[in-house]
Amino acid sequence: MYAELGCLGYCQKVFDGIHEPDVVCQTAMISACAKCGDVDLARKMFDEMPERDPIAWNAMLAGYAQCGKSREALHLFHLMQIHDVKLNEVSMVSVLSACTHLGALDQGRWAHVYIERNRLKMTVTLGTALVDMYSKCGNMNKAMDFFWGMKERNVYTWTSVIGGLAMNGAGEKSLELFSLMKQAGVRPNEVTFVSVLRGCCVVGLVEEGREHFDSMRREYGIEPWLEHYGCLVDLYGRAGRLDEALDVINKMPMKPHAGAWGALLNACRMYKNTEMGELASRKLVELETKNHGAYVLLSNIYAESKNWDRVINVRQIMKAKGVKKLPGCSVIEVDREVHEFFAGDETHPRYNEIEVMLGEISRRLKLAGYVANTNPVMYDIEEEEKEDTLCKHSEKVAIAFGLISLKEGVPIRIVKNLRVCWDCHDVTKMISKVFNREIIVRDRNRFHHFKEGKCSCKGYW
DNA sequence: TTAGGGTTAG
Repeated sequence: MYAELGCLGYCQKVFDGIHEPDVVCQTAMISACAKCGDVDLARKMFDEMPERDPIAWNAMLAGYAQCGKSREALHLFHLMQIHDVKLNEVSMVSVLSACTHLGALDQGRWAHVYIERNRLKMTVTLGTALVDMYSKCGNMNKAMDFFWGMKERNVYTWTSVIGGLAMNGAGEKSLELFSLMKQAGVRPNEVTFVSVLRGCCVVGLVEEGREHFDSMRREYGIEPWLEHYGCLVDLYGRAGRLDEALDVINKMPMKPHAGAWGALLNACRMYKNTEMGELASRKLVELETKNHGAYVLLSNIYAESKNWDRVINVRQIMKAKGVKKLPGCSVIEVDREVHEFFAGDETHPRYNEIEVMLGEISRRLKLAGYVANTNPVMYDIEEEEKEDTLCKHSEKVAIAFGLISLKEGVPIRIVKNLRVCWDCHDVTKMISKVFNREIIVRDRNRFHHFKEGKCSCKGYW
């Protein structure tokens, strides 16, 4: 109970009061540590246990999965197999959740086979974890097939597919599923509406989104959260209806959060509204002093209107305040092994071959008429250097690695921690054509399926 | 044990 309240101190006190803690107590303590976010302490206790039953292993596995330590979770899963620990459907939910976060489709598929081969009980929870894994690893068709094959679906299952379709750009389809869900008599909750609103957002269905938003309170008695208001701002903003977006913020019944101002700021960048952009950026910085997005987006707004003095000014402020950007990182799975690349990262053991491939890509793309899209973002370096910097974006390095290490015809799947930049988007489109390769990129927000020179996002950003 | 959340120069 204390663990759920996040009171590790109390847990520790209770635990220390026990003279000879047995496996059950120790396992409870491991779960408690993990729930409170101290997964290292959980592991230490786990390692110090004189004997471990399958429940203890599962507690540790779930601890890693819930803390977002996905690699560690998969590593522990392999250890469990080596130690011949009996795995059940609960273990597999944690394993699948780890695969989902990593975007590790091969390992997820393998887990699916394992579940079937060992005839583990297909609970709604496990089924939902499978649907979520397939959809977030970019195989929406498989997710849908499995979804329709399920005997029972709850609000989590429906919300997962609706959100998955939205992430994959299939907004209309996600709304169709939402009506089927209601027909099936499953009552949507707050999270379901977040997914529905995102579905409207990715295809620009403004009026329909507004209607769903209004129906929350009217038909279900659900009070919208900050997140729903954020989606609404995004919905109006991306459609270019900036005044209405600002109106949503001004009329929110609670204090607008960073998400709302951030959505507006992004819309201001898209539609080049410097004045409102300055307001949004100022508000954002008030809420989160070290928010890099606030500065970067504002600087991009100035850069696009070639207001270099202000660009320099924003960057100086960033420097003075010590605002740092999260490094871009792309992940690709080859032979069930996850490879991680950072921007300009040259540490991979096969980096020499990767560099040759990057050269080859550059040569073949130039032949096909590619010109680097360097202008708006980087103001203070030479053209050639700009191109070089863009060439080293983590997703490009990961794609190059995919090209040298995956068999011809196998789609290249990348998971990125940030949004894909415009240049990488253009380049990936061209690679998909020039190298005749399907490339699927999951960025922090959604999927881009590149094929024959086109992307499934159709320019929605 | 399962569903989401606004953005981004290196």
